[in-house]
Amino acid sequence: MDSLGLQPYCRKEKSLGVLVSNFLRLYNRDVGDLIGLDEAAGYLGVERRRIYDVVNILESIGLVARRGKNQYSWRGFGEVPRALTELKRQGMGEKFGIIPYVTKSEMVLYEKEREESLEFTPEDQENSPSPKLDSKKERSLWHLSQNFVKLFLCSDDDLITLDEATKALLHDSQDPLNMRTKVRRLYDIANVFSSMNLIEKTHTPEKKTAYRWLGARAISVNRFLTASASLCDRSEPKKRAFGTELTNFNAKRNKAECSKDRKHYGNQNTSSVIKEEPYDENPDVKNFAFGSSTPAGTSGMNNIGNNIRLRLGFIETISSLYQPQYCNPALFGLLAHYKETFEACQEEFRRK
DNA sequence: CGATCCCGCCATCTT
DNA sequence: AAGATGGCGGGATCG
Repeated sequence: MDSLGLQPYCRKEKSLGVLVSNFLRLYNRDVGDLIGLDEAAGYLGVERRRIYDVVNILESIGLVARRGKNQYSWRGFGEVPRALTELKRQGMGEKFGIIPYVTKSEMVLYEKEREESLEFTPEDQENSPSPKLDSKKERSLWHLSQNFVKLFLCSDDDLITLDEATKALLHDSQDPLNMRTKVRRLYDIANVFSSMNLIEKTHTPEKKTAYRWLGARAISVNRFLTASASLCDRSEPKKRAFGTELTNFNAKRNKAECSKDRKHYGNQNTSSVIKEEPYDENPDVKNFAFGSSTPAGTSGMNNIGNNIRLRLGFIETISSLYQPQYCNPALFGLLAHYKETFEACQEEFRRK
């Protein structure tokens, strides 16, 4: 039909980060809303496989929850602090300062299972279902993602290098091959969290790539007052608004040869347009600017306002994570400062 | 070039 | 068996 000239193919536009931004823009509405995998893939113009990546990572933070086959539900940002608290608790519980690879409950289960299996097979090799700790689950994106977050929540330093993170996500093995695989995953996860402004990519003085936890602290005041969008690194000319890009199916990455199959997932055969939407007022409220999307200026004050409000809400709830008995006075002072900032911003916003 | 990390093959788990 | 999930790493892009 329309001759969308083959876009040269820009890897950046296909990134998981952008996808997540769009995903959030699309689903950040009422808690409880269902999210169909095919539906999401269709709307976002990506393969189903990618949706799995997204929901698995978001689920690790409590943003969405699996409801059943092909179905997830939106739990909302209000759920995140709770999830983080739990992660922190878990992380602190095991090996103070060391990253936990297996949760306590998982360990108990494992022990129990092992005992049982021993009773039944006192002899020969262990050909039983799971000889090793169910390494499958242990390597899942969901699990890695949680451990990645624990790393930040349980560390005094909010700056973590790629190396540290990789080793942590990895059991400890230095196997370069295993390492390489793990780093790939780390990049995936980090990109997602970066686009959500949960973390930020930087470098150590020694130039090594590192990530900084933004959860509450580093989200500076300036960032609030100056419409995040404008000061986001790369000032991309056009980032297209959601909805304009539903079909970026073409312009693949130019594999060896292209002729062939094309498994169209969703898109047109998702005949039924989402589900009926009972709620439909004020579509703007759902349009916050996450990450690098959003062309500065377009929607004007509303987006900015909502963006600020959303971030402030996030920061406020996350602040509650820090209980006096768990954190040092200095950090508390900082949080108090943010509290003030929060109030100030709120006032400022109200005046608009 | 080394650092990133998209893409989709295909092993596994569910139905 | 068919469909749903999602590990994994080849190799294209980026800086």
